[in-house]
Amino acid sequence: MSRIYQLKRQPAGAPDPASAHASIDFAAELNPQQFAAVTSPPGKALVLAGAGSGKTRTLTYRVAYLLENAIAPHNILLLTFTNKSAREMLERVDHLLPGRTAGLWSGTFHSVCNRILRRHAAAAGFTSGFSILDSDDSKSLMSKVIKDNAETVKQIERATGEKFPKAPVILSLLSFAVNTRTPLAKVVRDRFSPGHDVSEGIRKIADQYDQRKRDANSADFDDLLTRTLDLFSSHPGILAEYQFQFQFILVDEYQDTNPVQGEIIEKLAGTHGNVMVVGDDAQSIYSWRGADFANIIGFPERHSGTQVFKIETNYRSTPEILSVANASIGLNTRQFAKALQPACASLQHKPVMAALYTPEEQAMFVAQRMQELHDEEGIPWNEMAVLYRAHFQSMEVQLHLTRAAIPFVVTSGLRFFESAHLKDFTAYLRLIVNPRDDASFERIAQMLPGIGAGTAAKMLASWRLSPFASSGTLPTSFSDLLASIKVPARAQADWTQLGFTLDEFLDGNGGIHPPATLMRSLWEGVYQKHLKASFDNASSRTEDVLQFMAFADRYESLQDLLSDLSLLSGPEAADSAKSKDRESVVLSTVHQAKGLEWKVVFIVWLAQGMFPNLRAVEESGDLGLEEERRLFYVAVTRAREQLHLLYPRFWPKSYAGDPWQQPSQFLSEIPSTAIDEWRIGSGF
DNA sequence: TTTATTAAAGTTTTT
DNA sequence: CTTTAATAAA
Repeated sequence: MSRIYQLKRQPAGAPDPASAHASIDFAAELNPQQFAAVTSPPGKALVLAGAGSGKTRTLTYRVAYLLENAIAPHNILLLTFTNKSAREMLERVDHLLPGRTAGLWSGTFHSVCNRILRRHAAAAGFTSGFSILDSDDSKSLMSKVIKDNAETVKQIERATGEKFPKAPVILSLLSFAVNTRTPLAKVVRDRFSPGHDVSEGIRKIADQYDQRKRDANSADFDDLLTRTLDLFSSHPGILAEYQFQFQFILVDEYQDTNPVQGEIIEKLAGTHGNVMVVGDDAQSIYSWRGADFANIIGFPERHSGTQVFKIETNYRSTPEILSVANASIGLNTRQFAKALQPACASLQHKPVMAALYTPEEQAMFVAQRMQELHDEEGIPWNEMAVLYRAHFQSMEVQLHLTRAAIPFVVTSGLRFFESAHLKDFTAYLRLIVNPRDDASFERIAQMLPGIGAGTAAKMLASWRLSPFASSGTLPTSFSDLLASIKVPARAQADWTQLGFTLDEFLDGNGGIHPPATLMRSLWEGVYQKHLKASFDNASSRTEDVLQFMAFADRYESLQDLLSDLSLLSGPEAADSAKSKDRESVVLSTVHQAKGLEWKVVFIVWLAQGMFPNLRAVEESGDLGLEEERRLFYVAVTRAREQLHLLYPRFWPKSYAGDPWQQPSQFLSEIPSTAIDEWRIGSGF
């Protein structure tokens, strides 16, 4: 039985905000509402911060305030929505208090859980090199399980007369059930098939999927959270360790946390209850991922003694932009009443609304207008953004910006390393760290000529018997290990070569070389050849791999590199991997634009059915519509000075249904006095 | 195992 | 209409 011995520490109780030794003048640098939140005494606190009200500022000053009051950095846990925002916040704290943030834990729920699981891997039922499955990996594993259960599937299809759901559908049902802590059967009934009960079949497949993840020493995104919770329940001593360590917990974007994440906070704060959650119910846009903004609304009821702080001055947008935002969000029925006050002066122009003829013309409008704003008003490219509901809506804009030679970056749907070639390349690395990673082994095998799924599975069977795969001890020679696995004659030469390349990984002291060295061996020994042989656009892919290798240079641990690859989201990874020094216009989904701001914003495709998205509304009715409206609210409040609301009247590519587009109801809901309507003449 | 042919489905957001 | 998935043949 382990025992936690509590050191007597300085009471963290309400320190004097005006204490003489403080080097930051909190009262002068914050408005009274922010100041109250920043200097609040320990305990439960809910900070309701409207869009552009200095939410990040409040949080960073709160961290600085804790540090100023002798709280050690390692006693603070800062949970954020993206790793990028965690990094930015720490940079800002570091600016206030140079060199004082070392040892502070911060990041997304997923990355913090990952960190905990790696430290206590054995207790959590892993080895510390466990692999993280991204959505592609999960999907292919799930497809395999479904294939294994072909009989059951056929039976169910016969009984119900309907198609059995495919892997992505099952995964999303499963994920929703897990994240909301709802029984799978109920989720299946509510969200998939009201007519027939297929939940038993899905349950069976889900269980096998879970087992195969465990066999492969792998975790999907949801596992990172749930298995951390499992670890906490099965090992109270470990939980106590972290409860003791994290004396102060701060949570950003609380409106988008789901029940599992809520449980993690609750567990960690169990003994001391020093939790400050910050969020805005009007910006809750992740309900499809299990987030429920009832969480934020009900926080005070769930935790007696919660202090509530409201921060309602908007420092970002002009009054004209704000009045559009307020008019729209005001139509939602489920929300906290709030009054967002503009602090910025009017610039005497209203947001612009324009109907263009086609998506092409919409894109031309964006490009032309951007060029004008850049040339005539001197607005730099990186102060302009195009926002849209779905990635495909950026296609025409990309085309016309390219044509106009306007530099831009797209926050694509794909993570940087989710492209096939980078996944191929990392499969070798993953297998070294986690020899039980079946998917990586099969991927490697199938890159060899003449080897498909069947042969790969046979090879996997003998791989599993090797001491490396079963015990995890590095072999003294990879070439010997590979030689013991039979391959078809066609693949023999490449297989032998791979063995030699892997031998170069070993540093001769029972360990492996740093990631950068491994990757160079791999690239020169194996992958360069494969890439040239199997992709027609090999040169741009080569570019990616080289960029990736440069990115990996800064890592000393292969494991850390691989974790970061899985957990850093698209734009963050791209930021670090690609050069971002060039000044560019940003193209982004509204979701990914959360927390960002620009001087000039264009929202495109504001057509009924597109934004609000038809499916979102069909799926969850009024609730869905209100979430779409919150999304629109987020989009509008990204703009500081100029806002353009656009939609195409006619969509020639619409193959089903009516190509004529109606303006989004979000446009009709705005009082006409609040906007300038531009009528577009085409210059042809 | 790979490639060719045909049929079907697709139009959301992401750690 | 375009892209992807399933199926058949080489």
